[in-house]
Amino acid sequence: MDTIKVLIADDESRMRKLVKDFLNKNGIQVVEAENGEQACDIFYSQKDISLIILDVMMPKMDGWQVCREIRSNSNVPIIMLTARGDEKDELLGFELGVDEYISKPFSPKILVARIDAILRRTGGMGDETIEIGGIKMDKQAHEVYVDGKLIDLSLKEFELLEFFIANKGVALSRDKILNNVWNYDYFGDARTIDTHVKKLRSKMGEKGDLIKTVWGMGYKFEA
Amino acid sequence: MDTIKVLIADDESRMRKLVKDFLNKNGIQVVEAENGEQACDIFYSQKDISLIILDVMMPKMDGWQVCREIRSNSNVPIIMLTARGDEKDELLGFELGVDEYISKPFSPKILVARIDAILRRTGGMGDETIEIGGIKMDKQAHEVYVDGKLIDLSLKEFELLEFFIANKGVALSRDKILNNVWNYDYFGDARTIDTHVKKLRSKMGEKGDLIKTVWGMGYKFEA
DNA sequence: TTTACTTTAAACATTTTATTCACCAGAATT
DNA sequence: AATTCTGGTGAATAAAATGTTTAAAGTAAA
Repeated sequence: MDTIKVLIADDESRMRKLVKDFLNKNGIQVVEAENGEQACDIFYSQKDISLIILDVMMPKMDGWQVCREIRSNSNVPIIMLTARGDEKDELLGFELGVDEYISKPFSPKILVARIDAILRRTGGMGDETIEIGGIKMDKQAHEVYVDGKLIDLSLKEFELLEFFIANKGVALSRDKILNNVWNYDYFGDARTIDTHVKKLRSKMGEKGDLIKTVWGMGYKFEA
Repeated sequence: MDTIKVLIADDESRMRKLVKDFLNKNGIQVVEAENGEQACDIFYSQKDISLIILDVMMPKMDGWQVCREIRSNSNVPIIMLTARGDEKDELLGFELGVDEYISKPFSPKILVARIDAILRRTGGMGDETIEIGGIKMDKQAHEVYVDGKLIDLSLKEFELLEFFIANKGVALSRDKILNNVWNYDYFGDARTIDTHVKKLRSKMGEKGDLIKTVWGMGYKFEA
């Protein structure tokens, strides 16, 4: 994970500063918007926003409007900030594709934890290029190079490798892999993973060894 | 916080689905059981359940029975779902070690909030790195280092050492070890443990001495 | 529809791990 | 000291998990 850029949209400058300072401390870059319209502008002009934090109550466009607008063009993760205890709002939010919901007042620690969780589960920050241990993965082009040579991967193989790389050094159970790479409602054979791992390994040539078997557990990517 | 896995036990599939869908949206993995017996089975066979949600009314074993059974072997957080307003039940529940009590009907939001709160206060799900007496155990990577040197452990050996370390300074009977490291339905020879202890000790080299024999009793890990 | 490809599943081979057992050594008991 | 337990050990066996191959089922493109 490289630098992450987060857009915070809130009309209260105090709140923006609070969030910004804390995120900065955690190595996260922050861009500010003081109303909904500005938030949209910034998001569309800067192409590398990894995540958006939206206050519900804002001038010009409120959080819901911004959310709807951006969702029609992008799947960027969105966190909504709201006053405590409005459940019907929350349901509306999930329908609109809000990823997380944090009610004010919140602790900055929670915010960072949620951001981390979201970025991890949405596979990092989307469109970027990662290079690790001789493996270069260009997510935009959907291409993978091993030692500079392009290899041809199927979709599942690509996603699997992507998940491995995102969790490098972590032993992953088959269940965990299924739940993250496959849809959560997939109830097929976990051994299917083995087949994909085998093909991935062979397509990766020597570098296939980077995918280790963790006996009785699952697999692990190690560079 | 890594991925959290929650077990939901309820005989109504509608209820299970409701909870599952909502938790999934919040990045929480869900495993379902449709009666008490199955809940126990799943909990003991899957070793990484972070929290259990039990309906009181279930076929085979009701929520109280499941709670009692699991509490005799584990401190996993338990949330009990019950019909509104039965106070005497609630008292019983806390005696049995129930962590939270939610009466139906409840809002999904409440459920997630309670889960978050419980996991936060019980210190999450223990995916961490522990270092003690020259033994470093990285649970994420599933690796163990002795005096800085990586040693290769089998799954059982790893789990056994994990249990020893978690109970450092406590003399553990073979029965207790079996009940915690092995599946609850294991009825084999308790001497099996001796074999694993032997291999563990030898793989740990000098540091094998940290696993003491408590004569007529069992074993004890002491740093 | 045909074709090419991907994904999944099933069957079998191989490897690794878990368990049992027999035997020995040392501790506790008499 | 003799006897009886209890734990240590190493080899044999059983069980479990993974690797590999092949084929069927599913998809998307031509």
